[in-house]
Amino acid sequence: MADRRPYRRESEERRREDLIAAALDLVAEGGIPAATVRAIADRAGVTPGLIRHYFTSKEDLTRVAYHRLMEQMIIDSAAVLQGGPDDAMARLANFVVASVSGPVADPVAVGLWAAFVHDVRRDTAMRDIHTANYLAFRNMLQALIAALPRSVSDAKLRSDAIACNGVIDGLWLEGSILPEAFALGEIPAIALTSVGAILNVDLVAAYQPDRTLP
Amino acid sequence: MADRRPYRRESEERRREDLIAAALDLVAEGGIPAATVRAIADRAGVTPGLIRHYFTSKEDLTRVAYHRLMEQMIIDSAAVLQGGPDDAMARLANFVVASVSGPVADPVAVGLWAAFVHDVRRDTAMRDIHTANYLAFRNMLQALIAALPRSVSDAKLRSDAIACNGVIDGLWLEGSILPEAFALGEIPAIALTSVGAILNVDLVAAYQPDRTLP
DNA sequence: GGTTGAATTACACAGTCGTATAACAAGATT
DNA sequence: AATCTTGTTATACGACTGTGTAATTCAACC
Repeated sequence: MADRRPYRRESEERRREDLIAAALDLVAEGGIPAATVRAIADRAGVTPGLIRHYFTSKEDLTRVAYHRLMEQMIIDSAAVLQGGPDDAMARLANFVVASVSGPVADPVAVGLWAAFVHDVRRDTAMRDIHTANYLAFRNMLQALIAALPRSVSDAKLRSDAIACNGVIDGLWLEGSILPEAFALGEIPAIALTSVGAILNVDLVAAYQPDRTLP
Repeated sequence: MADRRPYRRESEERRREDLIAAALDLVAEGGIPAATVRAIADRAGVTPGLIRHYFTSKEDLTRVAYHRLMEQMIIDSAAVLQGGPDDAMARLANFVVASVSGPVADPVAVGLWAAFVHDVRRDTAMRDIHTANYLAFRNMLQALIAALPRSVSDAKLRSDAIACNGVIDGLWLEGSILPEAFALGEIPAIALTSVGAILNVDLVAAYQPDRTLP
């Protein structure tokens, strides 16, 4: 008889985390079709059966993985705000640049995000996850816009946030899918200019790159 | 013996067209995984083997289908320009609105588009198709911007086109994925305002909805 | 109106899919 | 050190995947 594969018992959290990471890895590399239970288990260093021990179904794992992905993207965008300048204009400018630069703007991240779009439209639970995270991002942006030294109505503030979010998303998308179609730094520069034009402020001048990094 | 399924011989063009349409249909409904050779054949009213008679592989069919999809989206956007007003501002305004409204901005179309993003990143042939169509759209937009009564440098023209394309793409995306998150007509209005702000022209005033329709 | 060529169907094949269930073994408890 | 719990592996199952090949039948041609 062939001997059984040796194994270590791990905490539930650790195992779930590993499986989620493996699933996202595979989706990024080969799209949804590549994330099979066997491939995921293999990547996570376990056997396929274990997935059903931590997730009620593959669909369940998919939802959790998507949630994790969205969560991480927001965290990455927000990270630039911590320890940055106090000036409202500078904060917005830094946020805009961060949202269309790495690690947020990354071919892998976009591929990952796109892979789930269909499920978002089809599955209610997935759509709820998407809506919550989309609004979280937009509200973060809206708060930064509201802090600017200008006075506008609430309705205008909402429109501005949607518009700026649109530019950012669009540039994020194009810059990530076709990075070779743009010069280095071109997308962030355009993002600053156009968001500034929409809000009628000079964001280019306000931009203060992080000087604590080399 | 069970009798053989009766069939009609069709032109090559017709059969290829039917198979492409069936494939896109299925991807729209159930994502890439749903577009199996059997499902496609069934939807097109033929047997699976026929697919391999018209396409060298399933991958081949996928590429052709993606090409067709992109082609159609550009045609839909450009359609608004024909028979429209002569005024450059009005033409641009109409184009912008059309690009973020139906049938271009449609949940199904976005799901379809997103389903192919991963392949675009991975497959050279797919990326070529994407690049060509992305640039075709952007150049169309750039030509409309260039016709405006204002004088800017070529570099600025390029930046403006990328920025406007970004807003349009971003709003197209958000409005299509989460249509219920926006009021009726909100996205087109925001698109006109923000593209106008970027180009420093009043597009809202210039917008002339098609009066030949009810 | 047979004959012929090609469009179409039918079938087979080896893999892979997600899932269900039973056997095992690692580590805590006693 | 013996026992118990349960995390983990192993294996089986039916359905489905893309593809290759042979058999058929339509429609055009002479």
